[in-house]
Amino acid sequence: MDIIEPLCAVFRRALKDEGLKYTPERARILDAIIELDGLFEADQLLDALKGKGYSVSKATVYRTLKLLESCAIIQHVLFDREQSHYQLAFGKQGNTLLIHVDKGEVETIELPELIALRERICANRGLQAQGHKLQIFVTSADDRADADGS
Amino acid sequence: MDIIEPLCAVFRRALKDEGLKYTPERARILDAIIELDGLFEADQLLDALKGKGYSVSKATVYRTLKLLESCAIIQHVLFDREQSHYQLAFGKQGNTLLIHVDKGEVETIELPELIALRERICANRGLQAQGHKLQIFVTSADDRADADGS
DNA sequence: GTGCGTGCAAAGACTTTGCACGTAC
DNA sequence: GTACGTGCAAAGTCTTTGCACGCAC
Repeated sequence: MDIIEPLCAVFRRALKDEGLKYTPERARILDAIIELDGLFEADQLLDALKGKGYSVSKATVYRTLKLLESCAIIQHVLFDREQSHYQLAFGKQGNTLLIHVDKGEVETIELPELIALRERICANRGLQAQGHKLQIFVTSADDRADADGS
Repeated sequence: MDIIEPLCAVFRRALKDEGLKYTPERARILDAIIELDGLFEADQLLDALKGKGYSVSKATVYRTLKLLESCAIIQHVLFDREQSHYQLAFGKQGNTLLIHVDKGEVETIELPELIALRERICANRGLQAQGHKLQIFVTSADDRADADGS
């Protein structure tokens, strides 16, 4: 819970750097995102805000999500044919999601080896890596008898 | 160009297994996808079909894309805030995209090391990997003086 | 005070769906 | 002959935008 302050500071500074303003709505949105603590959708965020008695409009939420994304506080995550998800990124350059396709759950993991791999690939090609996103689709290994599943 | 036949056979069989039919529209769509040879959007596919004199409706294209995806002939690819892209997958279980953010280009690469990495992660957790998607965002290393860019 | 921000509702973009007719098996 | 497939257009979903008023700086 005490990541609120530093994040807030990062946000304020990013806004100031762009000549933008730190408004109550933006503060509340960041706050709510931190409390959501994980993957969330725009709608969930709206609900969370409403639940706290704040009335922030959908338009403002979307506009703020874009801002937060552009200053790397959150990250935009897309799954097949599902609506946009977001999650706190706070400066992370890459991120790996373990998607449990059988349970419909998503887990965020750290995968430092991937950074090395990524750097190697880029170095070989004269490129510079700016970030990455990895999604691994998994099932429980217990489901060994998978061929007959529906 | 001679991957058309095997792919077509795969598709026919997948359809038959589901009690579905192999129609001229479906054949033409698969054909057009093979000719597009790379990432494409639903619209491009429609245009390609129209360009060849076939009139296939948008609805049929979308329905067929879903079918092709479900039998792993194509793969659905999503980029931030862009429309759905697709590409031939033909049984591939994972895939890595090098996204040149400065040029707006996307390159598909093979990354066998990632399979090993992925298996290791899953084994550690009692999971079974079903596939993965990795997107690496890169820029030309020449852009070293990046801090002053717009 | 000024310019950015907000809410509202309407517009937009892509994708899906309902229905009646057509066709692969 | 039957069940699935197709085209059309309408409906849906999520997201963005225009505008007038309000507030942070």
